[in-house]
Amino acid sequence: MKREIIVKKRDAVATRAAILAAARQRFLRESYGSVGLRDIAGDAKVDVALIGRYFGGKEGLFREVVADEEKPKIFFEPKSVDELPGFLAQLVVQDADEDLEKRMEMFIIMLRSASSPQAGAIIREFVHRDVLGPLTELIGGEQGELRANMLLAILMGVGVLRSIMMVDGFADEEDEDAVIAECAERFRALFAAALTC
Amino acid sequence: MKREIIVKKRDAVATRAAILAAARQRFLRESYGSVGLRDIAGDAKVDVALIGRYFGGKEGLFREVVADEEKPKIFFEPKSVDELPGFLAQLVVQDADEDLEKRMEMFIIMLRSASSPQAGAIIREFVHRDVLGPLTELIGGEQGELRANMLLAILMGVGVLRSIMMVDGFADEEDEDAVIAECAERFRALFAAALTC
DNA sequence: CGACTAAGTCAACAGGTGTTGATTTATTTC
DNA sequence: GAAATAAATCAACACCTGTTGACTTAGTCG
Repeated sequence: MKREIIVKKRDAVATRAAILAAARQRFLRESYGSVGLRDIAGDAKVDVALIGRYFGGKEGLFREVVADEEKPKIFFEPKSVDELPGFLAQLVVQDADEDLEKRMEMFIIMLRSASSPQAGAIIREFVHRDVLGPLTELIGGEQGELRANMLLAILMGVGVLRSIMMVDGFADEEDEDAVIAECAERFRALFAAALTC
Repeated sequence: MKREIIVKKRDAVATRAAILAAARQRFLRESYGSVGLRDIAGDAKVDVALIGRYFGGKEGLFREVVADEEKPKIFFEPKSVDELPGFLAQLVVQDADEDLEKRMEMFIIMLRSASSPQAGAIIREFVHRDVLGPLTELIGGEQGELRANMLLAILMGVGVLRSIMMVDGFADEEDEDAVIAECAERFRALFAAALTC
């Protein structure tokens, strides 16, 4: 007489994944210092001690959140400089598809926790190695680094305004497709401008 | 036989100012949550309890740091849209004069603590009322709000990259004046581009 | 000088933090 | 079914946080 409902089977990889997912959602909305391990454990319906067991500690958990398995291929989809403005504009626009939305979330997570000493080190390492480096290489040329910085600055600035400062002026009407498309086009132009200095 | 050295005279306004200055420096380098009142008190060479006495608590202290007396006139110096790109470019460039540097610091402070629940509310209020509002009004027109957001996004993005993510690609050589001037010119062009969509 | 007030100090609180070890429970393996 | 192993729990640990009240000292004024 087994009860198959409610009872949670013991599955290491499942609970590990649950913790990771809960942590991701928390770090998406608050900063590293503000998020407590007990909050995460509560969301994941799991005992706090398991976090230490599975991730070694808070820092290890955060590192794993940032080092999402599908992270490396996030920003390098565009293979040529010409595709870059359009791609970044898509990334920025609010109502993008789910996949792009998830990529933008990575930026938000980094932005929120970049000022906490421990998390900051992890984030800086990631930004330099996996974002800025490849981007600079893709753009190339003597001004490649400066231009890559400009692009990333716009990207991050939009992220800050929209998700952290709660500024909603990028799609101020109801989500009419026409408005969004126009907004995207303007951002495309802005990114293109940054690339041609 | 008075000793004039070492002995600290009791001066309420002086110690208040010392606490405020120490807090400003701390909040400039770490997030609201990371900064401890005991750290601030230590820097100011003052007992922790005085913070509660003079500012009511941590939140009150932070509010006073953000609401610096010379804050309101920070971002509205340009009287016409034409001056805007040049002014913002100056603000962004690393080696600006001391006054401009201080204005940029305000952005950094806000950026670092925007994700802490309590500090976030204070910051959002300030951004909407004292920065975005006047900026939108100055730009004017139907696209005023979107353009103001774009400008602010670039400004904040640069702040994030340079002071929080520790990216130094904006003035990558030694601080040659020529390089800085060129960098400033490029940013001026970028801001101008954002204004003309 | 002596009283009064403002400024600064001290110590402790109640609550929350991440972390650790021992313990219990469930699942698998022989 | 019994033994072994992995998974999850519990309780407590030091430590640090912001805050508060009682206390002591310095400066001022009559």
